[in-house]
Order: sequence, then structure tokens, then C-alpha cells
Amino acid sequence: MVRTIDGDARRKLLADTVWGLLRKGGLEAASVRAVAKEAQLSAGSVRHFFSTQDELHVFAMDELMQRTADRVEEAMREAGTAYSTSQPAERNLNQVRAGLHQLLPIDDESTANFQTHLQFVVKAVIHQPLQATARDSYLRLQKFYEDCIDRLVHSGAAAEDLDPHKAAQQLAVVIDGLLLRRLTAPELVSTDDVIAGLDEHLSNLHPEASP
Amino acid sequence: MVRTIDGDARRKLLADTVWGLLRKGGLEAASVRAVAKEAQLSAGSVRHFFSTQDELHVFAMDELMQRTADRVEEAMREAGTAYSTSQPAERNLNQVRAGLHQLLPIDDESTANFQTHLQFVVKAVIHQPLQATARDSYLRLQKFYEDCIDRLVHSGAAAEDLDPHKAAQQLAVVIDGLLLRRLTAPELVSTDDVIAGLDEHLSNLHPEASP
DNA sequence: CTCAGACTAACACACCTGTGTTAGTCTGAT
DNA sequence: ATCAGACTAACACAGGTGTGTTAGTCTGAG
Repeated sequence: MVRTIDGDARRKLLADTVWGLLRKGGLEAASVRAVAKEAQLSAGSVRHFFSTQDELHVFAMDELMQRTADRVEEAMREAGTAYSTSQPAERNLNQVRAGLHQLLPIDDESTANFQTHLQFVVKAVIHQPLQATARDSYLRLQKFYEDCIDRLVHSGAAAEDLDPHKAAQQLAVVIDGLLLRRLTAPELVSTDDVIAGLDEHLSNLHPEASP
Repeated sequence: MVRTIDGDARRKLLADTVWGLLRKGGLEAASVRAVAKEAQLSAGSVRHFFSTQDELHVFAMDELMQRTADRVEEAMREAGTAYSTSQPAERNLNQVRAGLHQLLPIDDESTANFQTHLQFVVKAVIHQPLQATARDSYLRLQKFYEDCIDRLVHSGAAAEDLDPHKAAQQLAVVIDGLLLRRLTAPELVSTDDVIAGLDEHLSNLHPEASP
């Protein structure tokens, strides 16, 4: 090895650059040249790390999904320690809530992230190279939702006669709906509405819920 | 007037062409030349009716939204006559259900429509010229949802102590969520799931609902 | 000190884009 | 029959795109 720049760091920097351009102008704005310019590199340099534009885009999408997953995991761990002295039921509920909050646009940073996310997944519907990543992402998410429901049921925060599969689906629908609406109709749905929407849904799972 | 081709028909034909290209390749695939070719016209001809690309795209989006609104209205009218001999409560419920079904991808045709729809609204998030249309569309939809809740409450299909605004929001979230999930994760959400998801939500509004 | 090879920069190619311009063709009211 | 003007077609311009190629620069192991 000679003259070894940290390739992984470079790749991640470029992924980050793609996110910014994508959020502001769609995937088409994240051209090789535009990314290079934004990252203060030459086009040749970018293409040294990603020999193809699709490769760059796929990597950027993968990376974004991974980051989100990491954030969820960390938020749950944090909530775990924060409520380490609480009852398991309360701890579980708060962990789930903390994890799910990471999947919603609730502040400027997460809104920016999910704007990028949305552009990616919607593009993936019609752009083949992105489909595998999109598929991985939603399969993983589905598992996560099922895990959340599991935790809620086992800790008494959700009725035991719940159909876990159905409940996970509904949870996914609510989260995706809140996401899409917050991003496309921001005048009608505030970040507070988003949080309230999720919390409402969760509290309706409580066995003693519903008047 | 001389040599007057039906301009409105031409415009609608071109809008239709845009939908097809958009659904398959995103807004960027609906270039002036591509649209012209697909519609078997020359580029100059297209630009005679739309002097700018944005104008064409905006018109196409407007038209799509209008068509959807028309379908909703007609479905409700149909349901009204179909249940004209029923109790008002039952008629109202079925009208609402029929209208809302028009806002979901439940068969090949509606799936295609909403693929186009989704591409439009997500592009509108970052593409200024489309924003006014998107805004009109979601404001109109919001009113429609509130109207639906109203009907349900007044006909006893929904609890009277419901917060109408909140209920309309939740309805919107469920519908948008089902839409996004069906289109981005078709393996996880079938068209039947979509219908079931909506019906479940509606039946949970019933005053005597919840065990 | 050397030099393989990781990295960068620059150019070329073929193609597509929106838009402006300009000349032509056809039609229906006069 | 004429002719204004709605419509069409074709070209040009300036710029952007992905990608291939090729020559150069820098560095750390030997």
C-alpha cells in the first residue's frame, strides 16, 4: 500500500454529499460532476472510489439506511439505561417509543434525513439499481416493527390477544403515513402532530385503552 | 379561428403521455422530446401547446389530481344511488367507503395512477413549480377527509365525541401510509391488505367498536 | 533513494437537455 | 380564391450528462 487515503472515509464523505444534493434537487442533481464539485474533488477522484454513478447512489442509499438503523439502536440502548431502574414494562415501552421516534421527522435534522430517505425510496420504485437496497431496508424495518409489538405485548403495554403481524403492519402504516404527510404537507402536519400521532397509536394498543 | 385542432384534447393527451413516462422513469424521463415522440408529435408541436417544460408538467399534475377528484365524486354518487333505498346511515357509510377506496391503489389501474401521483408529490417537495398544485391537492383532500368524518358521525357510524379534526388527520395518515407502503413495499402489502387496512380503521371509528 | 501503485486531473466522446428561431403548411371564415 | 393565423417541423445554441482514456503526482514500503 502506498499513499493510502482512508477510502472508507472518502466514500462516506461522498455519500454525505449525495444526500445533500439529493435532498435539494432529487437524484438527478447528484451527478458525478456535481458531487465532485460539492465535495471539492475532481470528477476523476470521485470515479476512483465509485466507478459508476449507480454505484455511488446505491452506496449513499445503503449508508443512509444504515445510519438510521444505528440511530434507532442507540436510542433504544440509551432509553434502556435511562430507565434501568424502572419496571421492565415501563422500560420496554420507553425503549420502543425512543426507537420509533428515530423513524420520524421530529426536528430539522431528522426532517432533512427523511427528505433524502423519501427521495431515495420513491426513486427506487422506478429505478432498478436502488431496489435491492430499498427491499433490504423495508424487510429490516418490518422485523423491527414486529419486535416492537412483541416487546409491548410481553411487557403488558399492548393487549395480549393482539395479532402481532397485523399490529406491526398497522404500526408501519402509521409511521409511513406520518412521514409522507409531514414531508409533503408540512403546513397541515407539524412535528408535534407527528409525535402525537405516534403516541396516540401506541396508547391505543394498551389493553385498558378505548373508552 | 382557422385550422383549429381541439387544443384541450391535445393538452390532455399530452398530460396522459407525461403520466406514462413519469410512472416509468420519473419526471426527468418526461422531457419535451420524449413526450413528443411518445405522443407521435414533433417537439415543436408540444411546445406550441406548452411553451415551457414546467408548464407541461404542472398541467399534467393538475390534470391527474383533478381526475382523481372526479373519480372520488363519481364513486360516491354511484354508491348513493346503489344504496338509495337503504337507511341513511348505511348509505353514508358506503358512500364514504366508496369514495375513500378511490384514493387507494387497489387494482392495476389505480396502482399505476398512484405511482404517478407519488412521483409527482415527492418531486413537488423539492421542485418549486409543482408546489402550488401539490398544496391545492392536499388542502382539498383534507377538506374531503373532514367531510367524510362528518358524514360518519352524523350517520352514527362514528362516535359522536370524536374530535373531527383529529379523526380526519388520522384518516389521512392511514391512507397515505397504505399508499406509500403498497407502492414501495409491494411484497409486504397486497392490495387486499390495503383495503383491509382502511376498513379496519373505519370500523374502529364505530361507537360500539373496541372490545 | 527508488519506485510501484494509490490517487488525481484533464480531456474526449457521444448523447441528451430546454429553449429560441425561423420557415413552412394547412384550413376555414371572408 | 384568398389569406390570417393556428399549427408543425426543423435546425441551432449552449450547456449538461455518464463514462473511457490517459498522463501525471504523490507517498510510504523496500
